[in-house]
Amino acid sequence: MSDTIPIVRNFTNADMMKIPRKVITRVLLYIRTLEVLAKEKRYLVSSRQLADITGLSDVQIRKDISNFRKIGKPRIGYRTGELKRTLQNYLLQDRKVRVVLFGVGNLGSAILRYPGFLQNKIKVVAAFDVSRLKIGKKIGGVKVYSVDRAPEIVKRLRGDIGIIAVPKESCQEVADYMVLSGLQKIVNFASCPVSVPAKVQVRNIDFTIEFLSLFCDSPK
Amino acid sequence: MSDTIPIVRNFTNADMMKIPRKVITRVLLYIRTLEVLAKEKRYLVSSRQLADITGLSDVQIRKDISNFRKIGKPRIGYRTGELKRTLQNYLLQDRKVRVVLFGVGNLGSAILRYPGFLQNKIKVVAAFDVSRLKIGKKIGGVKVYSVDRAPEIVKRLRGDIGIIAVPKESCQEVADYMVLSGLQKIVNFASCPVSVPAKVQVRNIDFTIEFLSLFCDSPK
DNA sequence: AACTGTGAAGACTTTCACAGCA
DNA sequence: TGCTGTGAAAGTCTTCACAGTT
Repeated sequence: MSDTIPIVRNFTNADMMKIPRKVITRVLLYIRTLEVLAKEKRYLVSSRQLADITGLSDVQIRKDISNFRKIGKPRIGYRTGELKRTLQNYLLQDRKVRVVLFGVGNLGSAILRYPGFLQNKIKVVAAFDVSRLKIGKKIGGVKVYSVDRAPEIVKRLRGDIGIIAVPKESCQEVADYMVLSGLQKIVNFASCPVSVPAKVQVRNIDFTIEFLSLFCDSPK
Repeated sequence: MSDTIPIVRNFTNADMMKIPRKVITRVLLYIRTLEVLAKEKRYLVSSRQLADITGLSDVQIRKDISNFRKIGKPRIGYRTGELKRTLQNYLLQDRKVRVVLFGVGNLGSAILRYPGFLQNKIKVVAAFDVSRLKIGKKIGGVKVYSVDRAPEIVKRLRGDIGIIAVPKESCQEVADYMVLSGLQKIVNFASCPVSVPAKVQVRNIDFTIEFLSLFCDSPK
């Protein structure tokens, strides 16, 4: 019993003071880093060490962590396993995130085969395409359906997030299918903005913009 | 002559007041959007209309644009072509960005075939891998070299940005090769932080974190 | 009336400085 | 020559309110 980590239950994101997206993103990075440390059998870590690995500042890391619970030990640091479990519990409550993919082209196939998901919290539960050649196939263990079956299948499989990985010409059409399917969160890899009802959150990832913004950003 | 757009020359990013990365990213989105509008033969656009398409606020758009030059017409808006050329000229000075790719797996191949680059400012000039099966091949018109030739080839082809698209087990090794090759800007798609000298800028894109942060982010 | 451009206010984020302790 | 947690200060980014233009 003495080793058990207390798990906080009856507690959802909605209950707690809204945590900014920026903080969430950093905390997920801490979890990633803690996984690596655990694999290296490092059981203690200080905010300074996390800072060195992630490139952030140690104070910021302590502030971020203290959003959740105060579990650091002065003079010692954090226990990696305990810290990882605590952060994960607050953000994810051991839920799996169920993703549905629209568009099984080059990028879509790469996402289906993406190894980072396997051991993690993300599961692609269905893929959709318009091509006869792809419908019915399984790629990376995920079945490909005709896109017009999306509303039925997404609801049945309880998809949380939809991914747009189609050419920009059809991305608005696909976004409309997603809204129809009841998806409230969309990651859009097409290089084109989509318009959706206000309640639907969209995260755009445009490789062109990512590369160019790094290129244009002169340091300091 | 009356139609000519004055081009500001003798002017580089380094000369002007540093423009924050956030602004750069938004301005690139405006350029993207203006391209679409131009294709639809819409020659005038107001900040309000850009706001509706991009989901940003109209004031922010006007502020961003006024970082560069004051070219809006009260009561009318902006001329799409002129605005696009102005923004592009300030950010890119019609340079092409020369990208080198490390890792020709699923994601790497998808990047080599990414259609968004073709008509744009980005050119992948070389790819590297360790696999005998891939070295010497051409994918998406880009030649694949053995990774140990990177320092020589990156310098010869004057690569601006390096992309890490290898499994996380080898990402630090690849990052070291990149530094050795003189690359100062890195986009890292591996789900693992890399450590590099301070002068090297790294932009991490971890699909797992992108998806989870959207999932955990409860709106408003 | 319909738009741009902007100083100032407000909101948000990071860093500083230090109390207190496995 | 440790380390966490935190109130306050500093810094950054966004929005407000409105002057100016056609």
